[in-house]
Amino acid sequence: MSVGVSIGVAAKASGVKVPTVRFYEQIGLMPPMVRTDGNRRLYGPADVKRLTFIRHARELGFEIDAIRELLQLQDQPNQSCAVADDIARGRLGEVRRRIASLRALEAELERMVGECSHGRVAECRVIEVLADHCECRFHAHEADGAEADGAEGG
Amino acid sequence: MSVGVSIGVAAKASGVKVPTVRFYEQIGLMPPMVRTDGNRRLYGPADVKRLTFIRHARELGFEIDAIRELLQLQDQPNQSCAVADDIARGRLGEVRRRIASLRALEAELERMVGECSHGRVAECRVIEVLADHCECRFHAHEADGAEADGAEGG
DNA sequence: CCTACATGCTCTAGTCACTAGAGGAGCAAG
DNA sequence: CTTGCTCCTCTAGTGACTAGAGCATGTAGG
Repeated sequence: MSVGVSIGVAAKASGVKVPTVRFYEQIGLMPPMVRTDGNRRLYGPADVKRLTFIRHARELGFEIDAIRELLQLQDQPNQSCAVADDIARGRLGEVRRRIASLRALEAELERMVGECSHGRVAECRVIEVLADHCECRFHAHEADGAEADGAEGG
Repeated sequence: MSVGVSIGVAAKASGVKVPTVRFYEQIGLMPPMVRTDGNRRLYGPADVKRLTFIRHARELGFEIDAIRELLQLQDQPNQSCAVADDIARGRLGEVRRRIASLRALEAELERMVGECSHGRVAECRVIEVLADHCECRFHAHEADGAEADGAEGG
């Protein structure tokens, strides 16, 4: 009977890094793990699945709190999934906004790179375009809400 | 003769928030500002333009260090712009990777929302899709390099 | 001139989601 | 028994801000 695997194996299986797995336990996204005699965490298949769930959710752009909600839904499956659906819908809207911004951004960078004649900076549009507001065709920030400002997340 | 404007005015004109303007000075992205008798920062048109430049670059997804390089290029315009071009090119590649990931993500979320029948969580694919690797059609993380893993960045 | 009140200043600490490193313990192979 | 890997806890650092305390300054109205 398999009692469980080590954190390293669970990490590899789920695609989450070892320190991040511990971090998830620390912030309560993963439950406190069963330990061996030697104080090492043991992960069962359900735990690995949960980690995989978290990784996917993160890759899909869900924030930790949203994932927490989803996990709570999963832990008590007799609730309506309206909440989960709402979260997914909200995420979908944000993803679409981000794609739109990035497309404008892509066009801008293409233009910048295309127009750069590899001469001196004085004639290089890479600088000019970013310095001069009126030349910038990327105005997503004016259309976007506050939420989408960090294409980077910060 | 206009000696300059206050930080609030410069912030409004450039679209950068006041604390962020001070932060940029603190990390050396903006030079130490001239002060009034009452120790308040004074911003000239060139400073506002620089702030605008920084904001645009940030919105385009440039990291602070990349912006620092670009600003150094701008400060000494007799250099080749090959470096700036490289930065823009690298950014363009990353933007395209991000767009690809987000498109896959969009499709996944559309499917998730579309298949959710608003019943109980047990039948809700929003949970299942994220928990079960083999059902997930979003495998951008396997194709992407290490750089793109954080669709979110930091 | 006096009073509000907005705006400015510095400094510290908090945010998010990790990531890195110190310093030590456990464990399997040779 | 030693080597070398993985694991443990704990603290501190990252990036790019953001928030708040506590005080100074500037301005408009009365």
